[in-house]
Amino acid sequence: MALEHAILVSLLEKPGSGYELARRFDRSIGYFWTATHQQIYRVLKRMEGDGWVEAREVAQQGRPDKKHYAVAGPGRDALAAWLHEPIEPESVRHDLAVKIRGAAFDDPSALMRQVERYHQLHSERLAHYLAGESRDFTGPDAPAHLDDMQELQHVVLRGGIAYERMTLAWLEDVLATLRRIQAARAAERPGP
Amino acid sequence: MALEHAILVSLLEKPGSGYELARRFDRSIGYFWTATHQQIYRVLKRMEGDGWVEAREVAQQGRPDKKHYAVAGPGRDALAAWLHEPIEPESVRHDLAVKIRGAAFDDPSALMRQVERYHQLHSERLAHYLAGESRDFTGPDAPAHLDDMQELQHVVLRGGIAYERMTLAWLEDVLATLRRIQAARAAERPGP
DNA sequence: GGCAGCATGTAACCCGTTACATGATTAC
DNA sequence: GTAATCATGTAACGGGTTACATGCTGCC
Repeated sequence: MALEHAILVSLLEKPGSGYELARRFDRSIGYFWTATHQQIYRVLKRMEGDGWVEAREVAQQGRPDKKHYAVAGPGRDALAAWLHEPIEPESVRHDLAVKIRGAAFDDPSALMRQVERYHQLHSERLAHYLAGESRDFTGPDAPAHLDDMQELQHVVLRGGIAYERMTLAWLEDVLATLRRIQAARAAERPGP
Repeated sequence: MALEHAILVSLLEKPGSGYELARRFDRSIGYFWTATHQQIYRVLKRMEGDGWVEAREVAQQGRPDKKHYAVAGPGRDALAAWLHEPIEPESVRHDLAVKIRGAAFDDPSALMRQVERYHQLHSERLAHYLAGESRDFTGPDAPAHLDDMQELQHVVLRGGIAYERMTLAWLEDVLATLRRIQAARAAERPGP
């Protein structure tokens, strides 16, 4: 229920078209808020109707026209009001945890392969985050002084990095546990 | 789209009524999968129609009758099939990250109070997890030998503990960052 | 000739959330 | 008496997901 607010933040950081927003939701913002272009267009239209954003049609050569959106006064107010609301504990849906507990009632080896693949995906994501951190915030090509916006983007990215590191360590714990269970079952099966 | 599977796992761990399931989704399973009683009753009815679970009416004295559910063969098969499917990267929705980046366009002090409260909530959750771990798995009253089901429950709980510790450390980082920004703004406002 | 990228949309479906409803017992 | 717990549901709404649709440009 905060796609509107995610869009407001993104448009405040940098105004742009629905298409551009959709691409950002595949990248930077997408790391902590996913949305498809269908959702974005739908919500953007409603936000325009509510006066939260203002659209300006931009003709382009060699490309279709686009609508360039920027946040309007009421949108800024709505964002401020939302920022002052209490942060609710998020409702989690963690497939993997369900699968792990489900492994007690199935052969663990299939799950182990999935966990290994998942570990690989998260290593890649961590590498991607670290590359982004170096490029934008800490590396030699990063700006010497960061403004507030960049400082806050950086602390969010640090959260993503901490999350990936924690996840990788836990996945190794999970794999070791599954391996132990598998070995114990194998030892029981053929007799002593 | 895996509430069915979460219910299957929970019923395999221990059969019970819809009401009992709803209560588990407030506690142990609820730490990684939330569901309300309305959802559970709706899905349970569908699962019964599909032959995944079997219900047995139980008359009780002094309490309303209840339907006692247990997983049937097709349900076990459905769970096994799901466990063999690849683990998809989860689609995240992290309000707090959006709010933090939004703080660049607002006074950070209101958000700081929210983050402090949020930190408090997570400390409590961590304490709760640690108490549960001691009670069920590592403490003097825990069973000396854990079966597969308990081992897997434990590794999932360790994941929750790692997540809370990581979150607490990050929230402190967030607070420090917001404080720095606030101080810098205050220093600019009244002049040198 | 075909595929990827730019750009915007409609329609249908399912799931999750919220509100409402009932009725009995036990504890304060 | 009144609040909490046990126990099961219906109904309405809104948001997210998936599929479908269009059309032009630039590259291999």
